[in-house]
Parts: sequence; C-alpha cells; structure tokens
Amino acid sequence: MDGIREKLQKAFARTGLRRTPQRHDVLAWLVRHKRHATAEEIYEAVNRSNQRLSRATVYNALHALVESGLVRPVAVEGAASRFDSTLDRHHHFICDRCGDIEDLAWFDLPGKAMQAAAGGRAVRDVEITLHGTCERCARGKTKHTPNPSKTRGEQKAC
Amino acid sequence: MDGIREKLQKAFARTGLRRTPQRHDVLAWLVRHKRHATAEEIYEAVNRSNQRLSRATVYNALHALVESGLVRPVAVEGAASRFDSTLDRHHHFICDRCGDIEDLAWFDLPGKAMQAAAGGRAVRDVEITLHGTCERCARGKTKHTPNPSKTRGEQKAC
DNA sequence: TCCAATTTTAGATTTAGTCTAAGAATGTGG
DNA sequence: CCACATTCTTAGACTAAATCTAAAATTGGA
Ligand SMILES: [Mn+2]
Ligand SMILES: [Mn+2]
Ligand SMILES: [Zn+2]
Ligand SMILES: [Zn+2]
Repeated sequence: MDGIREKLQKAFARTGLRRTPQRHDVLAWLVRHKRHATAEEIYEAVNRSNQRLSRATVYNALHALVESGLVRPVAVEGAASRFDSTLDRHHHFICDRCGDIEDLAWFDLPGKAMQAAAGGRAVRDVEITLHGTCERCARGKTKHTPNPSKTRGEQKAC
Repeated sequence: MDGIREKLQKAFARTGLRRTPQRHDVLAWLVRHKRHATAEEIYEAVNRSNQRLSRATVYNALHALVESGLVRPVAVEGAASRFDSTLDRHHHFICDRCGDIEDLAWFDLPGKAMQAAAGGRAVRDVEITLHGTCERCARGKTKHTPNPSKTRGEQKAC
C-alpha cells in the first residue's frame, strides 16, 4: 500500500537522480496518466496545478528522467517526441493513419542473430516498433488527426 | 550496364509514382550519397546543382517517396527525421553519444511472437532500432558530429 | 549559517516542418 | 497540334518543437 509518492521516491533513490518537485510532478503525471504524451501536453497538464512550471523545465526534467532510465522517449517521424513512463518492458505500435501509439506485449528478439548484426557495438537498448493500421482505423471510424495534440481534461494536484 | 538514371526510372515505374525532375534529383542524391540525411541536408545539396528547388518541394518529394516505398524515414528523438533510400532490408543502430545512425544487417523477428503481440492489428512494417555506443565513440576518438543537435548540453569527448 | 553547485525560470532564439496561393508542368482526349 | 483539368513546384509566411540564455531560486553539505 505504498502511495505513488513513496514509489517515486524509491525510483529516484534507486537511480540516484535528485528528486526535485518539478521532476517529481512530471514523472508522477506520466505514471498516472495516459502514456505517450508530448512535452507540450505534459507542460499544459502539470502547469495547471503548478502555475510556476516552465516549458524549459519540462524539457529539462524529461531529459534527466530519460537519462536515468525512469522515462523512455518515443520518436515519431515528423512529429513531437512522446514520453512513456517505463513500468514494464513493452514494444510499440504506431498507426500511420491516426498517429496513435499503442503498447504491445513484450517479446524477445533472437539474441544470437541480433548480436551478430550488432557486431562489436555496445548495445544498451533494443527498440521494436510495428507500423500499420490500428483496429479503430481499420473499422473506418477514423478521426484522421495525425497530429492529435489537443487537450486532455482532468488534472489533479500532486 | 544501367546507369543510375535508368535504375531510378524503373523504380518510379514499378511504384507508379510520377517521376518529376525534382523527385528524381532527391532520390538520386539519396541513392548516391550518405544515407540517413535530413531534409535540410538534402535540400542544401540538391539545391546547389538545381538552383530552383525549394525546401517545400524537398519535403513534398520525400513524403511522396516514402509513401511509395522508395525511401524510408528514420525518426530520431528530439532531432530532425532522417531519410534512407531503401535498397535492401536492414535495421539501424543509433549511437546515443554522437547520434550517428549505422546500418545493421537484416535479421528476422520471431514471427509468431510478433503476431501474438500485434493482435488484430494490420502490420505493414517492422522497425528494429538498437541504441548504444558506436565503436568509434567507445574508442574515445570521436571527431565526427553527425547529429549536432544530439550533442547538446554536456558533451565531453564525443 | 554560508557557500558552491545544481536547478528553475521567462522569454528569446533556433530549428523543423507545414501551409498558401499563384504559376508551371504534365498528360489526355480531341 | 490544342484545350483543359490535374498534378506539381515555388517562395515565403507561418506554426510547432526544442534549445539557449542569464538571472534567480533552491539545494545539500561543510
Ligand atoms: Mn509505451
Ligand atoms: Mn539505413
Ligand atoms: Zn489509427
Ligand atoms: Zn558514436
């Protein structure tokens, strides 16, 4: 029955990243809310409850969190990067019609083939992304908004 | 002995994409030169020999080429997308120190596991990207800066 | 408490990419 | 060949994404 606050404190302690109020708020929002948000979305949401939080700080915090492994970035062709609080290992599916990013269950790569391909390089991370049409778009129920950066309502004090 | 011109004509014919001088120039440059160039790099290079080629046209051409499968985009976290003339199937390695993108030999995914993870989604393409430290950076003799925006903030020897 | 290092901030700046509206090129059918 | 609709290209304005700056605030430790 650890609260989220304690959980995040442990996460910060584990990685050695200094836990500032801003970093905490950004990570807490990511953990609690929809994944794959853009920096701008995070800024707007967190800034609502913490008036004095600047865009630059969101970027700073996200960079720090990514570097320490608490957050994973997802690059999207021609659009703003998205961010994912990595609780569990998983892969991604990006719909090329609506731009939505969905989580896929983790599955392993053939380690031997991969190592052969990587040669002498030091591999820190493997990223697998499937591209295609999501089920909603396949059903024709598409809003055709490849750049879906409009508000999430609903935010709460941390 | 087909020249590059004939090869590209065939490629355009095969995909059904209209071959305009601008699209041809962009694709020809990609095929001939370094892969993984940004739209801006392509614009600057091609524009040198064809004074009347606009930035918008480079983007238009790249999008058309990507859509028809002659070029593949490579999204990079926090930096401009790069473009790759796809001659052969391969994967990518991105160095998180210098930002360089290197080609890796193709290897297959466990198709069964992948299909299970994808569920009902229509998968058009699979993208595998390894992240880590390239051999040059590992050796500490980095003088290249292929992705200048990746070397922001603190960068020591890389 | 004091201090140096780190972090945050607002706003300016740079970079990436799209959009617009007018003109040029293309191809098709006559 | 021409007429004409369609597609493509263009310059530059515009929007969006991300970084930079330098001053102020916060922090942890001595
Ligand atoms: Mn995810
Ligand atoms: Mn490549
Ligand atoms: Zn979709
Ligand atoms: Zn490197």
